Amino acid sequence: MENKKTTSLKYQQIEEELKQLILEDKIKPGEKMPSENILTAKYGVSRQTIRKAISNLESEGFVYAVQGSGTFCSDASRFKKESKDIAVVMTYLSDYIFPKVISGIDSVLSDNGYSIVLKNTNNSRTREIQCLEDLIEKNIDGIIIEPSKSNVFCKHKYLYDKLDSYGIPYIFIQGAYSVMEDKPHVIMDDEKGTYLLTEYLISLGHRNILGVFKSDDTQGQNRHKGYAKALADAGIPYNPEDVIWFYTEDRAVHPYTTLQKMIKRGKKVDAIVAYNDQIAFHLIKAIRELNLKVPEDISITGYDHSQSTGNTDISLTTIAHPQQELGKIAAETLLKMIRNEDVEQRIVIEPKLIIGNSCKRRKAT
Amino acid sequence: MENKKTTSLKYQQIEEELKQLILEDKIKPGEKMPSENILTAKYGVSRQTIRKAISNLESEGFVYAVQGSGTFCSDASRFKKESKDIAVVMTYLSDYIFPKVISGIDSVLSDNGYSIVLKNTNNSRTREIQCLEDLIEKNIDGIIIEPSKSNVFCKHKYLYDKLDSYGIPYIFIQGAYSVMEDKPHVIMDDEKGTYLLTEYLISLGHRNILGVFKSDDTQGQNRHKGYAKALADAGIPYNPEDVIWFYTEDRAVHPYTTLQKMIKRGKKVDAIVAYNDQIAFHLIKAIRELNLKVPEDISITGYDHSQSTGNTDISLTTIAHPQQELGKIAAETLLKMIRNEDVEQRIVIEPKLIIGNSCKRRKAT
DNA sequence: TTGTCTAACTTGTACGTACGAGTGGTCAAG
DNA sequence: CTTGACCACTCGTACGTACAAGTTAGACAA
Repeated sequence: MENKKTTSLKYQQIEEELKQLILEDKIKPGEKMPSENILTAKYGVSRQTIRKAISNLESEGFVYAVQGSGTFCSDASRFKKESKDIAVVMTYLSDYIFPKVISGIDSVLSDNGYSIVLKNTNNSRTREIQCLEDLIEKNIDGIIIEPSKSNVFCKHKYLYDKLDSYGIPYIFIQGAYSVMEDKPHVIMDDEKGTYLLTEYLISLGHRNILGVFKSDDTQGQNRHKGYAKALADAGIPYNPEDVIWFYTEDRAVHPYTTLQKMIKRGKKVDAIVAYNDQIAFHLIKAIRELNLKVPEDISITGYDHSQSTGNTDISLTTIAHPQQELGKIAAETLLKMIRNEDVEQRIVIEPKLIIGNSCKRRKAT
Repeated sequence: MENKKTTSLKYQQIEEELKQLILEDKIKPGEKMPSENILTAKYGVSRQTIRKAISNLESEGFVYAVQGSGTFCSDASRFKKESKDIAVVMTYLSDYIFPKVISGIDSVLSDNGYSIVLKNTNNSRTREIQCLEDLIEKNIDGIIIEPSKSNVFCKHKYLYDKLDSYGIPYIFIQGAYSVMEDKPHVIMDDEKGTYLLTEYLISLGHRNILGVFKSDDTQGQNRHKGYAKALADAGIPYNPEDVIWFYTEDRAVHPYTTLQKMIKRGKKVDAIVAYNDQIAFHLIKAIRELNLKVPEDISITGYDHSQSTGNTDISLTTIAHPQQELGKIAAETLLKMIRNEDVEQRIVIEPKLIIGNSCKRRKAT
């Protein structure tokens, strides 16, 4: 709110200058600041003006004064007193992956005396920016963030730079912006996951394998890569028309109707590699509506091993997504960062194939 | 930290005196404080001393100064600056009801610029007390709380009294402690819900209707009441041995094995009124394991309309639990309380029967 | 009646001075 | 070597003055 004014009040100028010295580490934590008299001489202002500047810095927590001894730069980690709050920014507060991830995060954080500040971006960039601006205003000890539309170029790196300069650690989960791959992130090897699934389908004798992927996050891109690579390795030609791409916004409709159209047009479909379990279940409904059977007519695979309680007749062949584990790892890593310990930049969780009854062997063609 | 010293510095004395005026309501919120010059004359000190005193009061939030106009007493409710944080205390961060409730809460709160501080009690009293103590320390504008084991007597009312005295509004969801039924709460008419379900089963010709309920929350008690009342109204004798009671801790095992034992012992079971959808699905598995069919052999009802994505063969007859709505209503009511508007103490959401394919008509006996 | 201007009053910034209070080092006395 | 007086230096309190910046109400002219 101060930046609209260009008024350069003396005490504000001095305050800013001293703050810069600290932020640029010219004056190190614990080190003594120049005395009031020295500053008075240096800046050619009265001692009262210096005191006003220092008093502001003190109330902001940058320095502390000891009568008779001097004014000192605050300890590194004590610039802002810790709030014991950690923000968790998620793309959706749905009943899909979110509950397990948050419960994993919670189990670690609450054991360590932290509270969770929950934020929801609805997978929208605008809202992610809002969230971050909001969090920068607050007193937060760290952030666990699931990037929104991680495959779209990140135009708001400046906000993350701001977090860096404020010394607020953050860690990405599920994906990471390409411009910030050097920042800590916990992800799954999505490419390997769909590779395993596709390979499995091929081993069952399937050849006409459809892929259904989300186009606006890195997970979708990587899962597509794994699918294509498995086909290539098996010598099956990759056909772009065998892939249905959908966006976050049309996920409930587009895959469903497109698949039905393709089948109605007579396209031969042996098996489907779906983006995730949720989509797979949608597609199963679409298939059954056309009086085809899963897995007898069409095999299908999911991703995430979401294993909804209600699913009593089909257990998907899918990839175990240890969501709770992912939450725990992210939280533990963030705590290490808060304690200034070294952490791995890139933590990859290995995918594990879970075989259910949603796929069936075909006779060799 | 100042009180150890008895030194009566002039600016501290003046500060205290002015603070007393405000606390004793001699100077009312919004009212203008005496001007610096007047105070200078009154106390016989320099203007700088007065300014120091007022500056401290300002940073403590008691007053605010407007250049050119004067210094004013802060509005009553603004003594503690608002944090724009609202705590949500839930019993479980599971993928069951929690996601929809939190998403309803989030939709209202984030539109109004609030952040959610998420807390999890694991339905344990100890942890609920911890959470509340933690939140009292923090600067929170309000609390939405799902009481843990709401049917067990509340021994920690003193914490809620503390919240009252701090002026932190709170609202209960899903249940309310009996000693605090005068506090705002948003609940479902659970009794009516199971009444509707049981009545429906009776209308289908069922007579041997089992009930499976949770014993340590008010929801379980009320759902049991509705079940018993519907039987009574239909002239069917209530038999305590037809009810399986379980605790939070053994919910995954006890109902499952007990039902199987009862059936194996030859007990006649036409239909089951389950505590909720989750339990219902467990029981369906238990029934199918004994090579019985749902709904042909045994009809079953749920509660909550959780409608897991994965459930493709059975759609439960259940009670619509507008969880998202409940979250929204709770959040909106809490915001009203924060704005000091009047609210209803008891908001009851009417249950709605959802008919699926988990129940089938029996021939009259 | 309406609009403008000014004077009086408010708080904000900035200068100067003085002394009190606490810290840490020097140095001579014990 | 230890002790204690002393002193130079630090920040804290308190006084005084001056002017800048913003607000408000009343005087005054159109």
